[in-house]
Amino acid sequence: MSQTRQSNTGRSNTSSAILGILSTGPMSGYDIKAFADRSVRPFWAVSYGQLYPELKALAAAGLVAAEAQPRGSRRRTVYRLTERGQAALANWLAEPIEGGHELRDEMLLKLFFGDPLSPSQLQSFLRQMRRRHEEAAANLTKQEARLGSRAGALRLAVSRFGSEYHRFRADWCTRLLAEIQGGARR
Amino acid sequence: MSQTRQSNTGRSNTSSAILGILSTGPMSGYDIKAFADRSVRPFWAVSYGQLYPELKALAAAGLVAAEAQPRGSRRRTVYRLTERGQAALANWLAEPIEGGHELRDEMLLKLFFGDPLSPSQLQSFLRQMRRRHEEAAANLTKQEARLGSRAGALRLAVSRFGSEYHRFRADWCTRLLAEIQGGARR
DNA sequence: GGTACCATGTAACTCGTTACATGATTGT
DNA sequence: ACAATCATGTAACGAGTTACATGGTACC
Repeated sequence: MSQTRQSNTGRSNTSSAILGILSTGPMSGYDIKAFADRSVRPFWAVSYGQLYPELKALAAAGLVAAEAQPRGSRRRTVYRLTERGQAALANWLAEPIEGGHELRDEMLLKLFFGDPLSPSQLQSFLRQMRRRHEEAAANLTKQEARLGSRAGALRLAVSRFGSEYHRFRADWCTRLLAEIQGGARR
Repeated sequence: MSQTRQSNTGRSNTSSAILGILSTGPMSGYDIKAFADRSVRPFWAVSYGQLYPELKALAAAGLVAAEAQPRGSRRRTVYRLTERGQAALANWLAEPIEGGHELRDEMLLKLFFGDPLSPSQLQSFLRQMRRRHEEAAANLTKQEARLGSRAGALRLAVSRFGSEYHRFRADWCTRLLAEIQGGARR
């Protein structure tokens, strides 16, 4: 009993994301949030409401170390990854993903029950979805350009995934639009 | 005060999914769950833990009507969509989706922080992901075939989305595998 | 003096899953 | 007898968001 937890097994992915971010260097909770918003945000959002409690839990588990580093009289706690934290991160990375890919896709849900919609309603719905995905794809493409070649191959690939994914969805909308057009004419 | 809720606005998507399922005909909670598992499951899972309480709430709101229809001495409650329920469903369908598409993608999260992985670990990770998506795509393709032309155009399209989506992800894995191969050789 | 940003936190809430409990019916 | 399936439910938990509260600092 009371076996010390030496891996991150059992912790949430968000907690691992925090460890991952801290593996780039020590920083404050605020910095972690900013880092997350600039990087993993499109596929893994992190909110303060989870971040600060989780940092405390990680510190209690010895995976990160907290150090007070006030700026002037503004309090500030900087966290750094401990060796055990680094091990936990490596551990999490090496673990296979369990359970399959649970989706929650409101667009598909509405379309599945979308028969009662009039053709024009359906059309405007699909056009709206398409526009959103096109915008998202454009934004991510821009972000990739900004990333340039400063980032590692994996980070670039992940970023590319984002724009390609939204492009995929936008194209799917286009195809479905064409299909219902054709069907209506027949 | 005490204004009767005449639309489904403010209710969860799961609640709308239930209304959508009931729009195909009256059925018991058990039947709804079975229906959901056969249809929307890949993009919108429904569990008993939500279903039964939600059915009570929908009945209380007057969107569905409950009728006791025991089979032998086994109790059974059959729900049907009321007119207000039908209106609520139509309403939900017509509402634009608010907020953008929040993803939670463990694969991308791991890859983003995947630099510490050895090339062979990375390779096996990507191959595993690819295999899973290929299997998922194959299953959904089979399901589409079973659906045949009995289903409406929208349902077919949604089902097609599923297999194409998994195919997209599998292909992305393949491309990334090729890329890291090439990079390692250089 | 105001605005934007740095910084940390918590309480309430929503959504959803998991595990359990209970019992009837049907088919082998 | 037994397993599978029909049928309904709840309690505990987990993950995550939102809204709020508080206060310092930098710059115009």
